[in-house]
Amino acid sequence: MTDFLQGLNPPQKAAVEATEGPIMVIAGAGSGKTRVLTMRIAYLMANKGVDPFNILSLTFTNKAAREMKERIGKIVGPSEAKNIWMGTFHSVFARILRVEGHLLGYPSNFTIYDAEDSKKAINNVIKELNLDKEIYKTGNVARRISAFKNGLITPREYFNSPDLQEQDAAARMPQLGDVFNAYNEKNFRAGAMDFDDILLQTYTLLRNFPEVLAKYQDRFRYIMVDEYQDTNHAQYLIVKALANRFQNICVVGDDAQSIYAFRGANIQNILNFQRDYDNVQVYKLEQNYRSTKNIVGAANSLIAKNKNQLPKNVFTENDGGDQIVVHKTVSDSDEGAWVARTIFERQMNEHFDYSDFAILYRTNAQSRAMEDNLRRKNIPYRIYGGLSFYQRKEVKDLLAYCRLAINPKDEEALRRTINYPKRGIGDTTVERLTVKANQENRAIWEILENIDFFPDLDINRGAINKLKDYVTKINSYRILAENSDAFEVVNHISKTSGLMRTLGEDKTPEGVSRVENIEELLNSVKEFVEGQAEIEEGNPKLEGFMQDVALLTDQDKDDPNDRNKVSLMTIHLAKGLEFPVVFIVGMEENLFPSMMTVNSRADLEEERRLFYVALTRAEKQAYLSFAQMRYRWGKLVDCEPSRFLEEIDDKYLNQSTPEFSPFLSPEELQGFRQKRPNTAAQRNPMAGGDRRSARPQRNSPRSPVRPPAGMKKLSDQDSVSGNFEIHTDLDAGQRVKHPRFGMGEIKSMEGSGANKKAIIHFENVGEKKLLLKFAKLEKI
DNA sequence: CTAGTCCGTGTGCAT
DNA sequence: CACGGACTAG
Repeated sequence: MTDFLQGLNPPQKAAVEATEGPIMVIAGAGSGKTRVLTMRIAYLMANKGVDPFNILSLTFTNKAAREMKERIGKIVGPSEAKNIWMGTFHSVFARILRVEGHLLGYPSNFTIYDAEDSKKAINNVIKELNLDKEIYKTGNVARRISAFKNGLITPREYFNSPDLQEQDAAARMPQLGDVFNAYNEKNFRAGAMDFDDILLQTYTLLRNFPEVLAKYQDRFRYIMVDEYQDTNHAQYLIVKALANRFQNICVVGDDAQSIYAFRGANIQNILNFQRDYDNVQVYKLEQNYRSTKNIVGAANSLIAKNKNQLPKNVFTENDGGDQIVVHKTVSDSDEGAWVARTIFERQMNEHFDYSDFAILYRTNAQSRAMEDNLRRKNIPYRIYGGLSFYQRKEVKDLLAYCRLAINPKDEEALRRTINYPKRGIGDTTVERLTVKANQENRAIWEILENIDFFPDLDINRGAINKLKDYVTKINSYRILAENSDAFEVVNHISKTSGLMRTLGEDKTPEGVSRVENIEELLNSVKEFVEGQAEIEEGNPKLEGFMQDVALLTDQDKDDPNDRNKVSLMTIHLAKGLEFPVVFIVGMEENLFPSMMTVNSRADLEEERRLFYVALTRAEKQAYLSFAQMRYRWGKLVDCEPSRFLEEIDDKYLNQSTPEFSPFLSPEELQGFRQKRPNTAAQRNPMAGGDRRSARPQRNSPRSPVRPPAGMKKLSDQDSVSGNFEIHTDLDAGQRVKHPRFGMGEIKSMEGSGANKKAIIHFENVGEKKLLLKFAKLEKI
């Protein structure tokens, strides 16, 4: 029964067959990691007779879990595969909390707040505590609270930590602890958990209730964690606790692809795994099956710039492939046009499908220029992420009613719906209810239900009646939800809440699309109900549908209409995916690497890993592009090429951009010459070292892209301008220093004027031909 | 209490 | 630019 293991290479096979004890699999990009995980689970079941109920497999997305189950099902049978505990940390532990959460005082129907709900709740707390919102900025406070929770710091620990309190006092937020505490209490009263609570409360549950811990330790005899490099402290401890009894824990990951530090992931978890567990067996998957030699080589040369990493040697036996194309454009829309044109041409001239292409970017805002141009060329595309379907206002509005039908104490859902569609319940009324709820230490809903018992509320009779109508309506939804299937309920709500009517009045294209979104939601509820009917103990009730709707993402919806489309997504979302042709756009300073990361080595290394992830998505061809100008914050700003372009070894690159001519017109040359004296600040005294302070000011064409020999004309649009030094006084024999290549000696000179090049022998990297216009040389 | 309008501020990735 | 919040007039 092991024939399914054929086709695995030796380390892959070894990792599959090592079933007992702590195991770490370091899996380079494209090294068949998912395959190993899948086979390992199948092997456990088919060869070791392990019961699927005893296997816990934590994946990074629900989609990955689904696909793995499908593949395992093909080997061991689908009904068996269904019983594996497999999913994201959040979905698996939310499921456990539904069962066990009562021990912590949570109802089984607790609501999961998404990021938007959390922010609004925090905002409300800041208002209720009368704090200055200019100082207590919602985003900052939310980030801080999230970091506490991911580090398992509760308000109690916070108030016991002078350090943390001092940090916040220094940030002029001495009451941050109060906000933190009030936010937690508010959510608890509302029967709500935010994303971070799912992990924090799971941890608390396992810590405080040894019998519960024992139960799950006994259940999860074999544990697998994918993307271990992206686990945070809470996840780390939960896994450790669960694995403690049997110690059959297998973590899979790649430290080079750790890109979620910003949400609390701790790369040390993977770096320290061998210290954390006894007798760890380590397997390294280093052969890349995905990409060409060029792409693998380029990615390796890039990631070598990072200091903090586990040693490994990713290689491939695939073809060399084409060089990575580096392309400069005038503007962001130009960049979009170029990408669209390139996709169109390659799709026409070669055998590519549209689904073979992906456009990856650092920020969601960049998708727009791409979309516009793809649409213009009638190229079908699909955008992932951004404002996901479930985050759209109209969808959330309808879901808010559904949430109340399940858990009417859900405060954010109540605030969303209490006066939308308009029913004459204004801010003042809600404000008074809030104050009363806080006084009584109750959810707003509980005040509403008993409104006659609070005559001191000072709400006029008209408003009271409207509130009562609202309560009646929600209660009727709740009763319906108990007795009918999800589709009936949601359909009824959409019609009777007034939502559909309100949306229908808007005849603009946006309004029409909102109605369509509601219809799409209804469709997916219908699908859910039908799907549940096929499952043995399926639950077609609204409760079942709402269970983890907050944890769903766009990726989890598989739309057959989305076949053969170009994929657009952020690099973060592209993790784990692969495409024959990948465009990485916006390769510019302050964009990629992001402006907020350039001041710390750790952040910059994470950006570099992010670029590494982006590059290694490509199977056959990667394109890198950057624009000279780009709209940001509604303004046109000048851009300069990303430092990352320089960090890839030249030999893997093809700087083909015709507009990107190094040659200057006489006028431009004159301009440069006149600015010559301004050099001291320009030249980098820390050559080769830490780049952060060495980053030239805007317009300084510290071009990473040395022009290939034989480049000819100067394009009119090429508006290189700036102030940097051209050494006109160099000659053979001169000792020079280059910021990247280090010390060297000029062997000979070539060309003249702006075209003047020096052939330099560098001590460390050998001979290079550098164009003086671009090379930042320092005479020694 | 609603609806209409102006202002200002930010946008970094996301379960 | 584009959204949310604040302000103002009915």
